Amino acid sequence: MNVQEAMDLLKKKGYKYTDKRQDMLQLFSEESRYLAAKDVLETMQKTYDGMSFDTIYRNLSLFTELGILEATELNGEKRFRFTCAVDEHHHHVICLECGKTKHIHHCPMDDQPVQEAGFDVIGHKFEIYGYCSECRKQPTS
Amino acid sequence: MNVQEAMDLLKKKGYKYTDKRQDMLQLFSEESRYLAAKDVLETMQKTYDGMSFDTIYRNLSLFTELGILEATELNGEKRFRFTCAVDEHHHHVICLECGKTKHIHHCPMDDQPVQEAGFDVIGHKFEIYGYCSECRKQPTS
DNA sequence: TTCTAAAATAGTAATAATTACGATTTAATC
DNA sequence: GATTAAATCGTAATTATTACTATTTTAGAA
Repeated sequence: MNVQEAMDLLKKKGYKYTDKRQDMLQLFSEESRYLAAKDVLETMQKTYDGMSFDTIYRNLSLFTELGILEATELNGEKRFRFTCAVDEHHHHVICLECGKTKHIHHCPMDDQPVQEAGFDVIGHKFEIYGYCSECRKQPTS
Repeated sequence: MNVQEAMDLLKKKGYKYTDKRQDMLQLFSEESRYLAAKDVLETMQKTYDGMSFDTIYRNLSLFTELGILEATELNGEKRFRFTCAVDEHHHHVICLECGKTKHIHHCPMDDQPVQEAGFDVIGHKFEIYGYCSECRKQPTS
């Protein structure tokens, strides 16, 4: 996924082209890290003074629906990143400070064939947390 | 961990014995599932009319600090369960409806020795989500 | 171009989960 | 029973998120 592909997808689905959307996508495309809504808002407001956070949230959720962004949840807040084009299915090592990620190319579900008796399995999460070299510090808790 | 051990631990640490704490612990000990604060509040208020949710939250976080409860986050809300006494380290299959769990006795971190270059790893999460036999239904999304 | 309809946005209000705080009550120890 | 620290109540504040209405803008047609 890149900005152009994402804008094309929006167009194809009948959504409109706006500078704000392009800028939001640009922001995500420039870094491989999970951003919180407030990070996006902060950056966007430098360009668009008075930009509404309704717009941010609405677009974040639209992009996620369309598969342009992927979401996770850290410390009670949702975070988003550009959908990785790396491979079919993978997981992430995530920096708890800045949201930066590295890929984990192996999925534990492959080892662990899930015949979890009595459970209809619909999803899973495997995430490794830590601090990247730039944010290296001790956890606050 | 059981209710008695938990109460003993509280006493040892200088915290006080209260019926409400014992009842909260009892509630958790009776089921192996993740409960949200509001679930606990709801149940507790049947016994203690007008019980403050401040008390619920304060105790949930105290119990978690002391290792009596373990916490996770589902759909943006924290959920808690009695710390499993099953084995040293394991993960869960979790019912998204009722929070019921099954153990996964194998940890993916064992296969995946983490020499994640440039990351100080401090934790990880591996959870499988689904619906248990009683709650079986399709996801709403 | 100008016109029109649907979609996007701003600004603000509402919601939901959680945390904080002063006043009162209670448990534990003397 | 008296004392003191801890627990609780009742309520207010906070934080992230979602919802709503009036206005503006985009895309496409005339």
